[in-house]
Amino acid sequence: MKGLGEIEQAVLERLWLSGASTAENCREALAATHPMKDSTIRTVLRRLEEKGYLTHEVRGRTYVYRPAEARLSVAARAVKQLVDRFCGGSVEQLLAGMVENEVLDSDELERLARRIARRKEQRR
Amino acid sequence: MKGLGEIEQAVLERLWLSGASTAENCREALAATHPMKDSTIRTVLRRLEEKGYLTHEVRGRTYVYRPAEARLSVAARAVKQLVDRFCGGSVEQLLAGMVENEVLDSDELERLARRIARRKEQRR
DNA sequence: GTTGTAACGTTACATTATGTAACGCTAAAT
DNA sequence: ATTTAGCGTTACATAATGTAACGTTACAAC
Repeated sequence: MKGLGEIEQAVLERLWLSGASTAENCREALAATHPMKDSTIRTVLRRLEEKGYLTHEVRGRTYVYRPAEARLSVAARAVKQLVDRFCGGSVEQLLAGMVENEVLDSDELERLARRIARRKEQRR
Repeated sequence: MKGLGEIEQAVLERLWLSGASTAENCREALAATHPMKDSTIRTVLRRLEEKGYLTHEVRGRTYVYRPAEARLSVAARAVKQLVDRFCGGSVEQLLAGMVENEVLDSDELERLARRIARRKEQRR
């Protein structure tokens, strides 16, 4: 999936936070940083739905939007794309690059890896 | 930095592979998959340079382009953006998400982390 | 049942990014 | 003097994105 614009990004994030919102609800929440007319937020929501990021259910006569996919799931997919494009498909290269460029400390990485692995084991 | 188009991507990757190329050189290399006129590849190269992805040096009367930044460095920066936008700045969340969504196996992650850490130690 | 209004879609327009390329200029080679 | 390689300028088409005016429909209140 393609990249999102700034507003789209903001709306999606808002939905991830609140879990579900009506159009008007979104509009108010973003009014401080991104003032929009009623029809604007609607268009954005509809487009996000077309792109597969949102779903809506009808309640009464209003639409309630919610994320179609979890935040981390979208992130994971995006990273995969990065890995394929820039790292020849090798996650190791990416991680190494992150350490190299000081986005991540190598000790920290080890610690995280262990914690994640353990957490996974315990879940049985 | 923003996202790149398909052609831009291809050109940049080509440069990462060959290290350095003239415009004509690029054009020929990509001819199979992306046939372009002479002036097209030039425009793409110039734009990539404007965006900071490339540099050029003048040799004789021809420009030799080369990547301004290493492949993995760009990747690392991109991941950082992802982490900030989708994971509240937490790399751990991203990694966990990758495991959760089966982009990466947790055992594999641990192995990679160790290898990277070791490799770093040895380099002294 | 007429009027107001909340909630939605349709349509439209401006801006920007991207791909594509014709042209024209300049210096080197013939 | 003529050609040509190599480059920038300019231009145009398409798509994505932000923005919003309008029109429509159904319910609510009078």
